[in-house]
Amino acid sequence: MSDTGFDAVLGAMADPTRRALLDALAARGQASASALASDLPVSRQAIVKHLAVLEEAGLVSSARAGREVRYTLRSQALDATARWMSALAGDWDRRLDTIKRAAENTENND
Amino acid sequence: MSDTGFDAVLGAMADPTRRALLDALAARGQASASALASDLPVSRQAIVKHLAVLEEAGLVSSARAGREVRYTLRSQALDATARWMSALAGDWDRRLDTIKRAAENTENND
DNA sequence: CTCTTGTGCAACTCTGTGGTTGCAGCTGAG
DNA sequence: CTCAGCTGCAACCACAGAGTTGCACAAGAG
Repeated sequence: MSDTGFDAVLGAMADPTRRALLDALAARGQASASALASDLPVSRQAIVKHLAVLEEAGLVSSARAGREVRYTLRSQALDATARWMSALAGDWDRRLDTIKRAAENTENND
Repeated sequence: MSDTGFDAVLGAMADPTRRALLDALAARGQASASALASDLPVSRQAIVKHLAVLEEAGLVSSARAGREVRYTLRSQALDATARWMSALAGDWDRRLDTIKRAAENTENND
């Protein structure tokens, strides 16, 4: 229940460079690893690795275009994770509320 | 804009042990580090470190109760991050749409 | 055909950090 | 007062992964 790929998204989003990469990709809309490498202060190889992680998490998708590989953002995984987090937050509230009531009851009923 | 503590939340949530810890805390509603240590297969010290990270991210709060420290879940930071992610997903969609239209225009207008 | 450019693979370094153990210091319980 | 339990600090180990460099290969441009 707590693992339909959300952990992959979380792990991917946790890295600053990766978020910057997503930003750069959002700005370009579509770009190759080499192009993105010129936006960030890291080597092309590092970019490639990050893109692999992001693709694994479903945050980007790749498509070969001639001799280069174009990467595109995929919002669905991000959106799904957002919903999951929101639901989790709600769950916490619910549980805490339940426990708080129980505590008050015990306190009163003892 | 992309950094009001969201990165801290992301970083905190990215760790499996930390998520398990949050789960355990959700189940208990409130617990000390020692108590939580009995729920997870790691030492108390590891728990303490994780709790520190979680507190730094605003996901839990601590309160001294006599000789022990009680930790409680804080849903707001999680919820805020969820909203941020959702907004980001929307932003991606918007940008991609814009770029796609531009591309079609160029294609048509050339 | 040749040159250029982008990709893919592999080996390697090094910092961050998750995890451990040990010990000292408080503080409530008896 | 004394004991037990929980916290806090510090040193230390080990692995993951972020980043690099180097080279070989594929494919459009001239």
